[in-house]
Amino acid sequence: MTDNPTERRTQLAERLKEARKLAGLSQGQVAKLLGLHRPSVSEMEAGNRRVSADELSQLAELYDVSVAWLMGEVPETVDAADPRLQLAARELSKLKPEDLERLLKLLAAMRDDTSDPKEP
Amino acid sequence: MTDNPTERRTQLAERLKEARKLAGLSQGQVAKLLGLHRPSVSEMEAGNRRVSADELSQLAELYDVSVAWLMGEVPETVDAADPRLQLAARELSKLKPEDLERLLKLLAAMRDDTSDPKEP
DNA sequence: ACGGATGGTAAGATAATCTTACCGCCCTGA
DNA sequence: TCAGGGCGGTAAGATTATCTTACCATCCGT
Repeated sequence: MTDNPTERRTQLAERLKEARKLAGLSQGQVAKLLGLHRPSVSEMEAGNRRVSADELSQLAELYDVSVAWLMGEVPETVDAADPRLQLAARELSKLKPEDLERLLKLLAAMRDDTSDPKEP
Repeated sequence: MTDNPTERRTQLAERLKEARKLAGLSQGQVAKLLGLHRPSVSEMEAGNRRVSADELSQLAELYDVSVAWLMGEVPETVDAADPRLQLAARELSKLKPEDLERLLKLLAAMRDDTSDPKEP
């Protein structure tokens, strides 16, 4: 299972280390660039220290990788399975951002209203 | 500047709140599902508490959005990479066929109506 | 108005991180 | 050979953030 918390932290740690080396940086350089102390970087890569969202974002930028890759998120484009979804997504992509926002809110409302009575 | 640390935290906070509501969940439900206390969720959405990588990942999964969108990462491919599109598409898939039909017509109408004057 | 659900916030207890320091390893040059 | 420097891992007390419980206000549906 990939959503085990411990496994997740371990994978992030490994990828942080891998990405840093690929970027040709030392822990000390990273620490200085992010305004941290070197042990903090070391512990991040050992999986013994949490990585905050801010730090994650800065690290991804610094290492020139995506946050998604660091986290082991599957690339996952829109589900190719259902053709209706493809059609819908195509239509959605033509909308202006604000229209999309309104639509999303509408959808959420529809789902809440029309759900069957047994739903907790 | 989008990589200002304070702005980043604020944007994440806003998106967490937005995504949660779009997912139709209360702070209490989220807290229970993630094994947190409700105030923690509240502070996350207020930008007063850091969000760890683990939590970020779990929240993204729970809300059916990508981590990248939560963090405000610029979409690399403007294509189907927009998590809002994925979310919307997923929502659409829950609709009954006839409702989807009507919605698609509505989308087309929105697209035509709200276009700027130069549009043919 | 009541009861229940929701969300914001406070304060002390708790757990995490920070900071400094020391350690060993691997180079490289004197 | 061995001093010097860079690198990375780890320990321990100081510091800071988070947790936990609690109280409050607001909004609904009854």
